[in-house]
Amino acid sequence: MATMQDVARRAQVSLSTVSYALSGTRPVSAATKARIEAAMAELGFQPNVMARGLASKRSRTLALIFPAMELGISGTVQEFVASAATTARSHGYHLVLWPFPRDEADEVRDLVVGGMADGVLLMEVCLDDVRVDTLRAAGVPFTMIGRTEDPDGISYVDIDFDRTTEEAVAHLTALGHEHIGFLNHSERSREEGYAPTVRAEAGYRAAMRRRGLEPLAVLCDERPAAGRDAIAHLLQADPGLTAVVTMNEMATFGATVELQARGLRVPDDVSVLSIVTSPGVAAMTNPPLTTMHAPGAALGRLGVERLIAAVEGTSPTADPVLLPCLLEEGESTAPAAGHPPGTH
Amino acid sequence: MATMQDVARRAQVSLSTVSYALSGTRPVSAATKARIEAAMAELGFQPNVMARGLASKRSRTLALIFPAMELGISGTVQEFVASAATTARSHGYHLVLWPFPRDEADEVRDLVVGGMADGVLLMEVCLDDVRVDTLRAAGVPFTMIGRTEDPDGISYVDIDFDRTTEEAVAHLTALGHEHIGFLNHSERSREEGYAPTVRAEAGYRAAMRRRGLEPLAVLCDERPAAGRDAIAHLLQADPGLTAVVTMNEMATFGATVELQARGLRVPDDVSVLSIVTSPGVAAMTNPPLTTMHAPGAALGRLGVERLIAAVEGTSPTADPVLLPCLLEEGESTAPAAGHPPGTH
DNA sequence: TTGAAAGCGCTACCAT
DNA sequence: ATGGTAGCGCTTTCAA
Repeated sequence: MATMQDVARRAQVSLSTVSYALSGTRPVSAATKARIEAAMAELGFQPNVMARGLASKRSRTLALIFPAMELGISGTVQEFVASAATTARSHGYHLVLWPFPRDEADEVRDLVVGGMADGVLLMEVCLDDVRVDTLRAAGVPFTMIGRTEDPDGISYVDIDFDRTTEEAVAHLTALGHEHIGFLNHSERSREEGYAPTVRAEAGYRAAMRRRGLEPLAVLCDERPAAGRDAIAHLLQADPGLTAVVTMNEMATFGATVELQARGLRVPDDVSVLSIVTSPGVAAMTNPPLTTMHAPGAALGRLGVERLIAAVEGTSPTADPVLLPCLLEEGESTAPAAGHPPGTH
Repeated sequence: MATMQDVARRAQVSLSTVSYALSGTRPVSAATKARIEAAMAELGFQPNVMARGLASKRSRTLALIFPAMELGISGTVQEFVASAATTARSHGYHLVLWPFPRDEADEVRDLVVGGMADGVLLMEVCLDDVRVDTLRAAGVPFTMIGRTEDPDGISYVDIDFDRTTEEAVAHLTALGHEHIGFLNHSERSREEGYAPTVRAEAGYRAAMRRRGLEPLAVLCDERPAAGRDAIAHLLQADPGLTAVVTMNEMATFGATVELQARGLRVPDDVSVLSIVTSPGVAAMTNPPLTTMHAPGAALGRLGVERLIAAVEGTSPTADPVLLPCLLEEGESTAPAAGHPPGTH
């Protein structure tokens, strides 16, 4: 491979000028720069990442840790990753994914301390996440996607579950619904401290009580078949149910089927609103779902920006961000029976 | 951070001895080694990856490129990644994932040429994949997970679609089925040259014809709702259908539902066999599916081993590997009506 | 079994 | 606007 020295000789300039031309850290005349660029092109020069990293003490790499839970890597994560990668590149960084289970935080720390990455994005943060303590103790710059129970003082971006559930319930009550159920993630996810399971249910309950309505929530495995059972449970607990907020895509597939199997039309008899939803999920059912789309792309961008701020030690402390999911009208929500729009 | 020189001073040995103690490339007396290890522990020494990489001209990093198609990142991919990461580590390598769309092969090449990784694993390889040409031309060591149309001379590991579909059809004919449909991936996937769509259907057709049976295949979007339609199409084309081989998890969810909605019991009236299936999918439906589980973990291990062989230029040319999916009995296949086991 | 030292290919500071 | 050069923290050859 051609080195910077090779480029310098061919362009008849010093090595340092090539370096400066590349980094732009110091003015280089247009003519010289042109010669250098020509030389680089002719030699197929590609700067050596290791040499650059050793000299600058920065890898210009950001690592996204994904524990790959059983919940699977959803479309939201893909949006997130794509956006994070693009944002990182536009700032001169390279985003890589490190597959590490939650209990291997030490390995992550060692890699960063060893210089493989300048900072870390933590996905699927649990309410009580060991990785957070490990990274803090080691002084590794990191940003959480999600947040622990008490995230004060830690850099994070997350979904605003309070606003999301409030708006979900508001959407349905505006349509006249009063018997609104909530189909949550699995019991297992809650036991593992999966934050969305806890926060969304709390938000839903608050939104219901705020309106004097009775909350009715069920936990449900991430399987279509479990979604069918969950609907059965909800209808048994409240035969007058006219709407369901779901935060469990696999279960939602089964839920719509079970409703129809019972002769309940969606949305005429029962409305279904799927929240914290991946792109494309709306079209997966019949009728297409009304959803509240998780802000994956925005979180990716903001998370990377926050991490870079932390890595470069520039901005004092970028404030945390909470973004709600956005309502996208489909065909699975409609006015409650006896409540045509405007009459409530 | 503590450097190797710091460790050397504290252990009262030369820098090079520390290096050799760490790499094991040269004998070091037990006593010295013990002092060195003590010093490393006390200083919390972590070797600098950049310096090591610059000096040795190897990053000891392997990059897995995943284009993240719309098909989503399934459980199979997770098994694959976990296994690949473990295998890499056991060989002293670090596996990272690089999120790059198929058309950004140049970026991948430049990163490897720049020394960010020693070699590349290519996932979701299409029949005609530009990345293959780019990497070959640049002399970048790589191994395909999957294979192009004519993969001769390229290192790869893949699913054996011929054997998998042959065994799927064999399983069903052994149960007395003769009217066996095939529910494939989407038309779009085939247009994109997604190899499994093409190879599996070819294998299915061959397996049917080999038995003098009439093949009946449909392409189907990766959505439960599309799976329902697909079943309708299949039953219309062959009302005598008693079994379906599916290779489309999302569609399979809808397919079982549609069968039941039509009063066809699974497996009493129609058997469903889901092939190239992710772990956990079997339990997602009611009844649990009989599946042929994709060999994700085995492919991960073998792929990494092949790539390392290529990177280290040792073994001449590791032969390609084709592994079939493994049958896992569930409750969605049964003898064809009028064909109790043993009577065929 | 150990030590000394020459790079690896850059960045960034010192010059001019 | 440009050039010279001292490291960055290792690996590895050469010597002992």
